[in-house]
Amino acid sequence: MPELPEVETVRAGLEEHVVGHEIANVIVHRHRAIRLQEGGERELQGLLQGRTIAGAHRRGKYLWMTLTHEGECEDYALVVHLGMSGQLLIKEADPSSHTHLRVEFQLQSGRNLWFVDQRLFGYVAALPLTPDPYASGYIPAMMTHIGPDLLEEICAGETKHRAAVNRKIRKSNRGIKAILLDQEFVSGIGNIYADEALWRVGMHYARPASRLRAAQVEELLGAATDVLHEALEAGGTSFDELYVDVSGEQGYFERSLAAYGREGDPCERCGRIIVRETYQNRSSYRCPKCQRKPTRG
DNA sequence: ATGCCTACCTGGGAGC
DNA sequence: TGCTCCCAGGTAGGCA
Repeated sequence: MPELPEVETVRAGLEEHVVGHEIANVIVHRHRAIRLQEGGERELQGLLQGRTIAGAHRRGKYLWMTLTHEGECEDYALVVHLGMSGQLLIKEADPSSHTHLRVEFQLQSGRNLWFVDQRLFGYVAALPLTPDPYASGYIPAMMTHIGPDLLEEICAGETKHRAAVNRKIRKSNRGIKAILLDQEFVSGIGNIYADEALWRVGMHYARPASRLRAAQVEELLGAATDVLHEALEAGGTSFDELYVDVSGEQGYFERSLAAYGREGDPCERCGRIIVRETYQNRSSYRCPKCQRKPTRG
């Protein structure tokens, strides 16, 4: 499942392989994949064809490519969300098809950029840009509610923003994992890295955020940052010249995960057996000893 | 406002 | 062999 590290790997691949290229043609194979484009395929084509991809950007799990037309910057961008099974693949000219090919961007250079997505939770769309509420520059207007991610400078160390996020978290009565997964607080964390971060600090997923001390929240955010960094380093080495690969499978099985998917395995820290439980309709993995259930009162 | 729940999707695997 | 059911989960939107 693409979380921040996987999406960042894709972004870097886009920067290397498609930035500077002009979009010649856009072919939509599955309408659902462009559902955010109100005017449909025609509108997407009209906004993209003849434009040059000028930059590849990311915040959390959201990707967007800025565009230029005859040297002028467009006030919209090509937004991509990979959902849970999305991939962007770079193919040389005249490739054979793919079962889950949803949108095809044919570049003037002869190269093709493919949006492939089995489960269709992902999407692509050309959407307006707006000033970034958190930093300089512009972001897609549809993602102004998304908080900066832990790898952004604004979140690093003892910034004002980091302190504000810490306070905001402790004002909520929700379970701490729900907050980690909520992209409005800090973006980029999904089910896998949330479980890993919680395991690292020995915290139960249902601990009410309002009952945590600032230092505990800080420790958790630090652990999450470490996990993201480590995964990025592990995943960032594995894509070749032609493919911007975000096969979640490949990625996360290679990574050393201490909690996620480890049901029945002994905890690396204490030896107790990792359990899988349902929390808010999602699987959560934890060590029953290191991550004790919160007590009432 | 806050927080929780469900729908959206598809294919792989288990169970029968 | 082939059917049915369950599961994965990011996010939007609906509801209490």
